[in-house]
Amino acid sequence: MHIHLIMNEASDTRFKAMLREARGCSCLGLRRAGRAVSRIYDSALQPAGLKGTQFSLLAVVANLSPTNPVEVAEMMAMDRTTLSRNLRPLVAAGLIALEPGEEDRRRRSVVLTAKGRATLEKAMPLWRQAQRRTEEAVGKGRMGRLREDLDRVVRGTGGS
Amino acid sequence: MHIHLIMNEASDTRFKAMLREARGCSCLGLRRAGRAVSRIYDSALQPAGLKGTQFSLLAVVANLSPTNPVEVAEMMAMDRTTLSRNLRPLVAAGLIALEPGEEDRRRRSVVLTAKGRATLEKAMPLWRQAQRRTEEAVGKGRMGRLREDLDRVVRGTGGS
DNA sequence: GGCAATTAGATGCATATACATCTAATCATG
DNA sequence: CATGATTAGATGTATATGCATCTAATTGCC
Repeated sequence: MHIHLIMNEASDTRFKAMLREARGCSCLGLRRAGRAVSRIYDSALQPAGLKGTQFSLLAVVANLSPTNPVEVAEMMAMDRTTLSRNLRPLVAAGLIALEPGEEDRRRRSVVLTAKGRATLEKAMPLWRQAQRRTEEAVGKGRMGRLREDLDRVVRGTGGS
Repeated sequence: MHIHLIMNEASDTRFKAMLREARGCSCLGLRRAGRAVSRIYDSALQPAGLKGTQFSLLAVVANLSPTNPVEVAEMMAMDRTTLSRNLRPLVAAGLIALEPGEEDRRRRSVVLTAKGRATLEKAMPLWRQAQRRTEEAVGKGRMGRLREDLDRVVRGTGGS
């Protein structure tokens, strides 16, 4: 019994050390910060009817338009099946058009509509506000460095 | 018509500058890196039957146990309604137990079960593997700095 | 003590995320 | 040129995420 107790205490000490180690989880760090910041963007972009991810998705499509889902998914480091569903509300809202592919009939054409462009232009000042608030929260200088590190993470992990 | 064309070109130039600006979106940077890294952790933790977020949630509960949902949600920078649902699969799997609160009957008690502790211990080597892979992808030195910046984001934005 | 304000939790709803899997189209190779 | 392998997209399933809202419990204030 005495030995059993000692063993439990030793086991507990190891377990607690383990939990301390787990606190440094990179995945948690990224997800947690992502949640906190996403709330800022979602809230700021609400008058434009967009969530943060939708704004970025729209901007990426605008950059590449006309393009195809695979290219967009790569740019977003997003699974192609996730993109498939994330396009839905934007297509339903008429901001993006999906057309059958011409050359390769597997690849659909993804294009920004006039309404999509107008929405982006309307959303831009709201986005700038969220961007500024985030920058101020983390510290002006640090945000640029953080952004570089984040991009390095995506490149280093192979993106998708 | 000539003037109209010129105006469109000027408008396009502004629009393109706008899109360039939007590429620096902090929200996109965080979400994109979060997606890429989450895939690594989800895949590595699969033999333990956990996703990355579930591992962290379990570890946070283990750290605080016995605790309550509000405390856990704050630690995760997660909305309390999101936590409510994220606890479900862990409770269903018997890793976490939810009991009615004693002192304040609004606050439920969240405790790590023996099975939950065993699962955490089993998952730990898998988690270390994912953590190591991520560190190598971004560069050893940079990961510590990145993690500090991410925590500063959470603190600076008020967490939840 | 009694009632308004607050807090904790759950749920309806909509979107976000990815894996496994299915179909259609294209490619590669014999 | 025929056929097996690959690629693109969609869908089933499960989890993740947060807002609006509802109920129950507690707190604050008179």
